[in-house]
Amino acid sequence: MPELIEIEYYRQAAEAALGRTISSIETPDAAYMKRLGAADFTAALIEHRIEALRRIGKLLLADLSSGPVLGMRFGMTGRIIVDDHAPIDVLEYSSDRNEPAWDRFVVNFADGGSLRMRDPRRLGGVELDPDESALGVEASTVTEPQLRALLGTSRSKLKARLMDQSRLAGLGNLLTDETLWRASISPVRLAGALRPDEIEHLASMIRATVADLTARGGSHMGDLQGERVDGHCPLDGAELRRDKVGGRATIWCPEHQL
DNA sequence: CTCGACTCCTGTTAGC
DNA sequence: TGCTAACAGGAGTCGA
Repeated sequence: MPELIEIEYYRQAAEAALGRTISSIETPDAAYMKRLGAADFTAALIEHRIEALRRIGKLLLADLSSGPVLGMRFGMTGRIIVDDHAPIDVLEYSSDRNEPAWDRFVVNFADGGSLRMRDPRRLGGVELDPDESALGVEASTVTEPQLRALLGTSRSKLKARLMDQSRLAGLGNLLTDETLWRASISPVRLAGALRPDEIEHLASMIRATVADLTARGGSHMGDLQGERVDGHCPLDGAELRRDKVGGRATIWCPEHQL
C-alpha cells in the first residue's frame, strides 16, 4: 500500500506538472473531496499554476499560484497517473487492473495533459489547504531526540505509536513491521518504556529501512514481506507470530524481537 | 489528554 | 463451479 516511500515516488512523478496551468478538473466521486464541494475545488484550482510539490509523511501537497494548497491522500489503494504515466503499476493489496472508472479526482492541464488519482477502494481523498501542523515529524529523517519525544511516556503499544501520523508521519503497516523486525524490538512493547539505547537504535533503523526500501522499489520490498502469511523469520528461522496490534495485522518474530 | 474500538470503502481470496 | 464471508489498512470519529 502507499506509505511514505510510494508517496515520494508519486511526488517525483507529479513534478512533471510543475509550472503547468490547470484548465479544468473532473470530480466523478463527490465523496473523494473532503470538507468542501466540487465548486470550491474548481474555484481554487482553475486557471492556477502548480508551483511546488511537497510531501509530509503520506500527504502529497501541490502549492498553487495565488495561494491555495491541494492536499492529496492515497489511502491504501490510490495511485497517481501523470500524463498517462504511472510511477507504480502494481500496488500491494490493490488491484493490478487499470480501470479508468476508478479515477476519483482528475486535474486537466491547459497543455492537454492530466494528473489523475486512481483509487479502487476509495480510501484516499483530496482536501484544500489541509492542516499540515496536524502531522508529526517526517519519518524518513526522524532523529533520536525527536523519536524520544514522540514516544514520551506513552502506554500505547510501540507499533501503534509509530503509526500515529500526528506524531510520526509516513510509516504504514508494512514499513513498521519491517523496521521493528530489523531493529529487533517487539511491536507490543509499551512505547514509553524503551531504553535510551533502544530509542537511538530504532531512530537509526527507521531512517535506514526507509532508505533501503526506497532503493529497492517500495514498502513491500522488505525481507519480512514474503513471510507475512504463515512464514518463518529470515533471520533465525523461528515461526513468525501474527497478532492484531493497534487494529492492524502484525507479523513479528518472538525469537529475536524483544 | 490518552488510547482503544469502531466505521468506512471495495477488490481479492479463502472456504464451503 | 459459484457463491458468501472474511480480509486488507489509512484515517476520522467517538467514548471511556
